[in-house]
Amino acid sequence: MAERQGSTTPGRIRLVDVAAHAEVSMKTVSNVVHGHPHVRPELRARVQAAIDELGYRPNLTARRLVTGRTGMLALALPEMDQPYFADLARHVAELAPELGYRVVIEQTLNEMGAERAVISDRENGLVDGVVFNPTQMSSDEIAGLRRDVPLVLIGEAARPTTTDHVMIDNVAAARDATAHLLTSGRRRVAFLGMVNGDPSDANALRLQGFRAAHAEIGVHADPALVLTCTDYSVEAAAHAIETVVGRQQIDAVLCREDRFAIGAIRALTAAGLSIPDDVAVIGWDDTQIARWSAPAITSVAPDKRELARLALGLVHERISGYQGEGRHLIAPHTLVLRESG
Amino acid sequence: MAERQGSTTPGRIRLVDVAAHAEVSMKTVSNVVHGHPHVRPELRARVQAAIDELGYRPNLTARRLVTGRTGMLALALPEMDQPYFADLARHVAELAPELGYRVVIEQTLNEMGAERAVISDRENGLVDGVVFNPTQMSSDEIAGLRRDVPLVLIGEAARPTTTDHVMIDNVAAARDATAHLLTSGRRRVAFLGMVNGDPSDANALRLQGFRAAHAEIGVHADPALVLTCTDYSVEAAAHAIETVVGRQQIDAVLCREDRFAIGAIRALTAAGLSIPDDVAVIGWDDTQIARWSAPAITSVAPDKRELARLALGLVHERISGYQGEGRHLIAPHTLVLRESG
DNA sequence: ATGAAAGCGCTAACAG
DNA sequence: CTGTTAGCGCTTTCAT
Repeated sequence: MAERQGSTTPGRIRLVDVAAHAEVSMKTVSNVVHGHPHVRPELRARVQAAIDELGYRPNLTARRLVTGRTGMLALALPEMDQPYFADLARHVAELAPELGYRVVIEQTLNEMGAERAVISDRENGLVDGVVFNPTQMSSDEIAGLRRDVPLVLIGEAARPTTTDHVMIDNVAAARDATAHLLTSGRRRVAFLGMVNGDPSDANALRLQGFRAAHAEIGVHADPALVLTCTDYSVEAAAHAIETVVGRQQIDAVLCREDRFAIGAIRALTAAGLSIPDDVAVIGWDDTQIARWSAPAITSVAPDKRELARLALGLVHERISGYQGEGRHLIAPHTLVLRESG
Repeated sequence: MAERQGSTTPGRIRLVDVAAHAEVSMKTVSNVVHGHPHVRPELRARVQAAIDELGYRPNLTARRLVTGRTGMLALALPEMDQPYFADLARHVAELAPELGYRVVIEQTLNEMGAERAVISDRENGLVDGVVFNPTQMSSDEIAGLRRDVPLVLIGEAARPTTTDHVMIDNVAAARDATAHLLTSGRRRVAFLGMVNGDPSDANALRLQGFRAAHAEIGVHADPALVLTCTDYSVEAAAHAIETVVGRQQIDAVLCREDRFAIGAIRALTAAGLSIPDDVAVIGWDDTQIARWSAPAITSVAPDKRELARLALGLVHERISGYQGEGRHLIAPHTLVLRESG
């Protein structure tokens, strides 16, 4: 009874209490808790009974202190409510437990400070590894910051060779989408992808694929059809399209995001153009928006689950001791054909 | 030098190392780390220099073991990629740090086992509190399970009086939306809200509001217009509407989710009806889908940020020692008018 | 196969 | 205002 008095916190049954109750040593209780095979059935039963009776639940923090592992991964994303990132988060949250991890969410809100904090945290021992989709930091910055925890980058913003990285093949994806448009007879394809101040190189790659497809199929890629948005909003995308429609003839648009496709469709429809008869529209990311829009949007579909799986695999390997070079993995992509193109 | 040898783990600089380096006691280092005011400036500087020089970062796990607090909250949701939950998660992830917490994601995927695990975990000390949006467990079950950690329920599935709970006023919200339809002249309003096997009572409440509005405005609420879906898909919603359109005259639909509104619009449009001229459609949750759909969908908008803030406040109070009765808080809602109704 | 004891790194109570 | 020290609850050699 004496030992019961001092404690006010709940869950105060300790390993040692179970040991006392079952009249065995702590080690034996620990063995039972961990399903260690070499325990006499009789003892095991006695210990299990004590555990149940007392309602013992191991204290994770104490375990962590001694093992040095937290069993946690940080997932650092700009905004969880953006459909693409929400999808990614779902997959990560769903797959991480298979590798024995829980996931703590770190939302950077596209802020540089928050992104920096992801990499070099002021504290230690929060997580065993980090899966990070940067939007602000450049490759050099990421490579330069000293980090104390295994890190894998996801997405297309930066690729320091020293850091593990998972992405899709942006060149090939853009080439595929553009080729689809071109081979179905489109000749004036706009590229709605540039955004002012975008530090990522994803767009350069996609533009490269866009041009490659034109070259391969023998269609001139008019530079006037490479469109720039002022920001990432539906409105900015719509505005960019409005502007070009007034002065250029276009019959297709390849967008960097499904959201932009929404804006494009809106502007095109407002201009009296019909989708896809007059203008085909292709989005990017294959989010629910694309699926549910009317018309449903044809979209470049990164395999997000695979992206998540590969990223998780890489951090897990690092956590498990892999010390080698930074690895760069490519997740597959497809073009999901829907009504808009 | 001797102490450097044994350690292989990174981040192995300990508080005691800093103390030795700065030639002060551990207590003083601790005081500096915690920004404790009563430290002589000279000492503070010396300690800070040692911290920087050595790259010391406090070990959270050890701190937790002694303080008994993890500074973590679990957010348990069915699926993070559903727009409503993605929105909620964003707000929780954004607001939690203000109260000093990080957020661990727990995805239940609508599985009973996962929901049960949320409440009575086999382990202890992972998080200080839980914010939980159940979809499977009933009130009784939740109330019955012994739990060792402060819990607050969010949403509408269950309301054991013993448990803190945050929700919107479903009756009032449905009444508002229905009244909007009725006062703008609609007379045959369908309620697209029942789903087979839905354990939540949210719909009963909404139906109650739906009927109340009819009664108040003096319009007969035809029971034949209360529609049931076989599941939560766009297709099921579309199917329910197709069926009713064949045999009943309707001029408005109040949907339980924006997704259902998408399905309704699809079916209505396919039937040659125009939105909102022939049929008005109102969705629920005010997700991005509603904003970006064409036509944009008028939607019942729970104040998700407030929902998150209230929930966080409640767990935080419990964690801070509040022991009283279960509290039930109502977050505000509005009706966001868009093109569909 | 089981028991005893030494820490993991930090905080806080208690002295000084 | 600063230093000493005893744990937090668990894992894990090391004996037995």
